[in-house]
Amino acid sequence: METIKPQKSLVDQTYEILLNAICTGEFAPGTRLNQDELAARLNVSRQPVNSAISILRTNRLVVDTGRRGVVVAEPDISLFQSIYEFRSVIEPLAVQLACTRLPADAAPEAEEILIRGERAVATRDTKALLEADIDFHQMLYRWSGNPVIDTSMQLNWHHIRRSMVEVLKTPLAAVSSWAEHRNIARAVLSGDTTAATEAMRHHINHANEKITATLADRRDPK
Amino acid sequence: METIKPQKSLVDQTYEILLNAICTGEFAPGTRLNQDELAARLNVSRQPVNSAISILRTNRLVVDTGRRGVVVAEPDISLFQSIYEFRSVIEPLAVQLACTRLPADAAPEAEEILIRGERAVATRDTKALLEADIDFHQMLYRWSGNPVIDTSMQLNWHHIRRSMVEVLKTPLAAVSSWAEHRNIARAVLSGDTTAATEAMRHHINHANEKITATLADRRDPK
DNA sequence: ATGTTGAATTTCGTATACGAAATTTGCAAT
DNA sequence: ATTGCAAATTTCGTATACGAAATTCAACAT
Repeated sequence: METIKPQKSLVDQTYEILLNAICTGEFAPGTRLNQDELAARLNVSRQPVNSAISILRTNRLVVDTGRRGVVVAEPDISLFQSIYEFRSVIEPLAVQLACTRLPADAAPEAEEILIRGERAVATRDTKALLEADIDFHQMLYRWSGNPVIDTSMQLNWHHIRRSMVEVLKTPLAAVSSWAEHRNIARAVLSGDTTAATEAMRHHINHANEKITATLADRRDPK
Repeated sequence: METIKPQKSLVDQTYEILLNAICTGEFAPGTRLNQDELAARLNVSRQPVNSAISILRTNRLVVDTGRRGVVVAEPDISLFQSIYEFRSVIEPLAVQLACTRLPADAAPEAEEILIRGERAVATRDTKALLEADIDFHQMLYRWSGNPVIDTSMQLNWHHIRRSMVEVLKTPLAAVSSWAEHRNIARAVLSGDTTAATEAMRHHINHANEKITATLADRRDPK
């Protein structure tokens, strides 16, 4: 049976809207978040806006200016590096655990995402490809059965999405290696822990190198 | 030169007080958080209390009841297991990175904490020992230069502290293996990456086994 | 005794109000 | 033109107010 879902509070809705605006780059880094303005724009009072901003602050997506209010945090490249150091051990752990805890309908779920990604590559749809990428990895976190991996990576993906705004302005082929996902999925689904962790390790290092190069090039183009 | 620190907001102060009350077990799992009551007790209005609870909710320290308000989350043993799976790869990563990025005054800082821990063991001061343990590992996160490790583990330590409330009711010797910390510190300070990560891996597995056994025994004593 | 209904109460989410701190503005002095 | 300073304005943090949903409780019916 289903459970009744109480509709989301204005705080949560406000948080999600602001989070999305920050991650898509709609609110550029350094932008000040004016509570009155946001409240008016979202048709709510300042109270939910204020609470949502508190949460954004604890998640480091905005930073205190000390004086008045908060500004959107700068997505610095060193944070991005740190996230990839982090992923380089967490993602292999996720697939390792996933190998031993596969759900029943794992295969079709993976296939749907893989096909979606392949179609995105074919149509040069960068936005859809990023979405498929996120979905693929989050699927593995779920399969791992480890909620700590899931929640910690959740936060990191927000930061990754932010950095990707820059990256995805360059030609798609330069940063995508979607084919690697299929290798990972095959290894996990067949329960081959060693192959799966190795494929994932390779994938993360590969992605990191490509994206870091792109970001560095954007910052300091030759 | 120093920078002027604006005093903490009531929201932050409230959050810290509530967090501490939850982690020390003062607010037992399942306890309902009544906003009016807390506001009165802390001598603030309900507004900061409400915001603080929003943050506690995003950090999974309290859970929505669906109907009215929130209750302190149950510290379930599977979450604890997940944290240790997580630590089993993150802590070795932290020491590996720390080996290559040691700050100048690393040795005396480590020594201070090690001595503090040894004194705590000698005097059977469980609270001080847990504090030294947290400080030791957080020192390594800082040395690792990776803020993602630091923030993600920060959250996990809150959950660990909560579980430790139960664990520390048993004789100290059963769960402590403080001596291992000195081995880790020695390896890190000498820049021996292999030895450091190995010592850390051993330490985490060891701690997990001991604590899990204690928790299981408490739950289902023979 | 048990179940039902609806009024009283509690408690939360959200709106509005208020005071304080910071910033901007305007104007006079150099 | 630049600097100094005070008044006006903005904007935030926090308090208070209000309406709605949930819970409690009591009267009543079975």
